[in-house]
Amino acid sequence: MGRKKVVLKRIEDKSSRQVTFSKRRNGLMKKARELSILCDVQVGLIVFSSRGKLYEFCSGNSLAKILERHWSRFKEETKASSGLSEIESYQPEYASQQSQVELLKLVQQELKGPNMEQLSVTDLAQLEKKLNAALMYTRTRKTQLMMESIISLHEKERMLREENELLEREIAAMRNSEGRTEVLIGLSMHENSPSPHPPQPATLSLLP
Amino acid sequence: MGRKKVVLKRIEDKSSRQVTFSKRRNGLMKKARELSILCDVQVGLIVFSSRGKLYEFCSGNSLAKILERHWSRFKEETKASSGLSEIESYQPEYASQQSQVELLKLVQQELKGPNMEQLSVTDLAQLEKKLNAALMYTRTRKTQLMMESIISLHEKERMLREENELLEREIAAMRNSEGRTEVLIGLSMHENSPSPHPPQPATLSLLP
DNA sequence: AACTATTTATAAGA
DNA sequence: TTCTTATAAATAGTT
Repeated sequence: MGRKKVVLKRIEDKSSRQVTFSKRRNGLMKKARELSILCDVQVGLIVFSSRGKLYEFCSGNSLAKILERHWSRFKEETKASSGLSEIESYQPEYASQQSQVELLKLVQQELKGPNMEQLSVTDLAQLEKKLNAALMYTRTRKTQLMMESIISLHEKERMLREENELLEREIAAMRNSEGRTEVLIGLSMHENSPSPHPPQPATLSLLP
Repeated sequence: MGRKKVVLKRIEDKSSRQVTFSKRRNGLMKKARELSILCDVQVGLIVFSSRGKLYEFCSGNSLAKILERHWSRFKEETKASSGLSEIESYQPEYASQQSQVELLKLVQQELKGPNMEQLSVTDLAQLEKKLNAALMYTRTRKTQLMMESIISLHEKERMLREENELLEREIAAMRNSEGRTEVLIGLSMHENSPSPHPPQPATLSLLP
């Protein structure tokens, strides 16, 4: 959409690449927003400029929610597939079919076995594999739980800020009506409540 | 861009919403891809249909990578806002003196070396050691930063609750004095504010 | 940052 | 769904 047809290739000129980036980024964000509104779906969009600056769009309240859903579908995502194609090819392989509990039992059994000392290299290799699986699972779960914590805390923070603002507005309104009716009673505990919350940069989320 | 100008509002007709969703989703993906290629940036896009189906686009290797960057940025923001100086003093022994960057460079060098194939067992053992150190460091740091996040969020939450309570008391006081002087003006936006926050159990703990 | 000539996306219709 | 087409939107190159 422009004076010339565009060829899908990295724009080499730095300056015009920057300009195009700015324009198209805005366009993309707008379209993401439109999609989410028009079609009533959740959309999350993240863009990293080459200089590391972050831009994001997210429908609804939080990217966290979207990513949570993403997670719940692919809990076991790992970087195991280092060179995968653009479209997804998830393979949650490392946790095999065993539940955490089963895994732990198994591991404990093996470790408590009376003959730990006499295991062959092959046996040990297998044990190593299992322990690795357990470790991986545990780590993943740990990270996941921490992330959930963080997400829910962010959400809490948001709600508290909202409520706070509401209360402040209420107070302002009360003061105002007092003023107009010239009553002017009231215990004001602190006269100064301008904008106690600087515009919080939309913080965020997400894990490996 | 069509026969009529579109109004930014949820399309009520289910059928045409579905059609629009399909079309616009494709368009959005295309544009995301174009942006990432033309401007050489990382783009991650996730769309959840109302029926829970997932669509995603991701430039480069994997969404995980983008989210990792996202996450690390978030960590930095948090770190900056909570102004912790202790971070640097936390020097895990196993990372020796090398900074993370140096460590990465080193590792990359080793991996990209022309003679990766011909390394001796001893060399590989050393490499393994280094990689393990890097891995350990990275993990520890990740957990540490997440914990810091969580702690600072708890703190934020506490302060917000305090402020909130104060405001509520103030409102109560104002209402009270109004009552006594029989003025009773005031916009009360929500009559019900008993104890909106049950004593939150302090969640969470611990690393690495 | 604005301005247009064009290209591109897409709403409605088939 | 898929295709067609008129039109709205986005944007490449220019100022």
